[in-house]
Amino acid sequence: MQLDELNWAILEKLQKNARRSFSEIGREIGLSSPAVAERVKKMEDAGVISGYKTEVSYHKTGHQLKAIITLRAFMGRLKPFLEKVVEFREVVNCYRITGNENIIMEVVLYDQVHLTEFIDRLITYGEIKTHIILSNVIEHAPIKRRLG
Amino acid sequence: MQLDELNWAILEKLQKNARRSFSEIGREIGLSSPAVAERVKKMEDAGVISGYKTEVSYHKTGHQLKAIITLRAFMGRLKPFLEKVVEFREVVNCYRITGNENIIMEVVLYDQVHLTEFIDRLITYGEIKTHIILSNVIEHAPIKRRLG
DNA sequence: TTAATTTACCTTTGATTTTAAGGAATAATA
DNA sequence: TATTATTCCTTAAAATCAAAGGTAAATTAA
Repeated sequence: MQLDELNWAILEKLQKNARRSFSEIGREIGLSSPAVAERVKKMEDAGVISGYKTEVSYHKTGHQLKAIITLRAFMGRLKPFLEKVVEFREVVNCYRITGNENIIMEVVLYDQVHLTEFIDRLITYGEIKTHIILSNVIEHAPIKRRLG
Repeated sequence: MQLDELNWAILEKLQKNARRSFSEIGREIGLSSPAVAERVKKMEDAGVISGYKTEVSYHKTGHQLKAIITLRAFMGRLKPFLEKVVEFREVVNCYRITGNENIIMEVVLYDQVHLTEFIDRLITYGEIKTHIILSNVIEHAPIKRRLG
């Protein structure tokens, strides 16, 4: 579907705060709330908007560690991994990627004991590399419209 | 702050859909809507809930590529990078990490020309590695309570 | 132990928002 | 040109939210 200036304005506001009301957004961009609601509905139906998510601070839930883990799967072990990974409660993101590694994951862990235990579960599937996340430079920035 | 069963139930629902109404959530977990609102407010104030984000399909916005790029900064180039990266519209996530690389980024790009142009902007800061994302195995899964 | 305080939740109420319907103006299509 | 779609409006009903005041249970202090 085509995204005009108004749709981009709506997307920008909703990406920053998914709970903004349609009335408030409408007031800011010069539309009535039903008009905003209709546009949002269409973007949902078209798959432009794929969901609304609440960000939870892993640190405040008692998780001390967040890590990026890559996996280079052993011969014939990628498929078993893909079936199993959906059960891993620690994994918040998991992508298949090109390059030397097949998989990259973002995981949330209670402590180093937990990390160790999690790594032990992974090493049967392939060679892994672990990177502890030290800080967020940019967190969930909105997707932006092309300039010009 | 302490997260009891009810708070976890609220978090679980809001992580899946940030636009659920307090009334609906309340009905499902056996609380009134003001009670849910009060709990959510407290979790916001305590920083447990750090934001509400709308997920936009990069593919539907005309972006053909999503990639993971790591950066191993040259001597004295990390700080300049950290100051500059916030201006890069392509970057949706950026973390400082331990290990051989200093930075890992998630970027959204229009096409391979765009990717090339973006890499050219990065290589002044350090050595980079690019991994194209082929598919999502797990996308923004909720943070879960410890079992037991 | 009792008294005071805090906490969590309730109900009620008024303001706001959402949702649905019907209609007008504009743009696109036949 | 006539028809059809699209976009947005207004209106009104239904739902939700936000604020206030009150209750009961748990916690803390005396």
